[in-house]
Amino acid sequence: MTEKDAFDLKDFLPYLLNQAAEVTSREFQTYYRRRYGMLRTEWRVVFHLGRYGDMTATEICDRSMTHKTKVSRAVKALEKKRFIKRTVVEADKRNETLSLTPSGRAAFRDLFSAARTYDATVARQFSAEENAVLRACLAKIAGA
Amino acid sequence: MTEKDAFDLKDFLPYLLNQAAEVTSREFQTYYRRRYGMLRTEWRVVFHLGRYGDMTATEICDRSMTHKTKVSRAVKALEKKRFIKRTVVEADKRNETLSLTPSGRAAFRDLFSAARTYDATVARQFSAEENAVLRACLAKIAGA
DNA sequence: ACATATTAGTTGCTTTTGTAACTAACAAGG
DNA sequence: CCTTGTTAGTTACAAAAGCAACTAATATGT
Repeated sequence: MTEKDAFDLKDFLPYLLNQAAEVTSREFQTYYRRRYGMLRTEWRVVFHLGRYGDMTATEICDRSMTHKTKVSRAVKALEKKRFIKRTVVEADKRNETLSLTPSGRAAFRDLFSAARTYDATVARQFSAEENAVLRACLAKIAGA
Repeated sequence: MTEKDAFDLKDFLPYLLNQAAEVTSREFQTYYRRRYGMLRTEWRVVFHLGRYGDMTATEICDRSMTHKTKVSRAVKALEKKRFIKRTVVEADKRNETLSLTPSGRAAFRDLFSAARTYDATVARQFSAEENAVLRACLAKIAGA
């Protein structure tokens, strides 16, 4: 077997990334899913509103690189669960501003802190340098 | 804003991992999808058989941490496309050995080399050390 | 030998995602 | 104004994934 043939699935970045993403997503999911009945996109929407303030669905799409149908459905579900409310923008009635309700804000605070804790748990496995390299590489790949 | 509040979605590992995984998967997908009409799990099955030799569906499940229904459906689809064939194991008729057909083997060779090339393309963005750290971290996260 | 448990793999049903077509509101050029 | 184009967001339909119940073959304890 030549050196070239020693290429394994575990050497293949798309595979590695998917496996790692799946593990962490599955683990963190239990927070927003079990406790608030949220889906991943719903949690992302709540995160954006809680972290950056009121904004429209399109802004969330742009910032989180999520497709608008996913956000549209997440918004609908969050509205039904009374975590967010919408307000049509009078100046341009195509837009609607999304904002967290009090219970949405409470969920955000809880999940935000859970996210920080979970992130720290994963990060604890690595040195500061490793963490920096890992995150920089991921951001670069994701950004491309 | 305190230091604690400076936690961003882009600082959250599950999010970063998902974004990075999505970008690379989407890019590499075009190979197996456009050229062979395969789905991701089908490509993984082909990879396993081509890289490690004949094995059963359960072995593929174990090695690739994939659920058996996904593999079952991938096997069915690959069989219909004549990329693999199954042989019931006489010693234990619950098992069936999967193996590539000649056209399956040809597809594997092509995709294997495309995978190596694509991986190198992503890796080229980083130094040798960065690559080593990235892959080691991902493997550790995925393994946990 | 026989009831019970396990293992391999499949199927049916539900949930989630992707894609494309659609509505409604606005913008811009003539 | 009025046609044409664009933008925000929704919806309908199809593809894919997840989960649980199922069949068939084998193993195990009594």
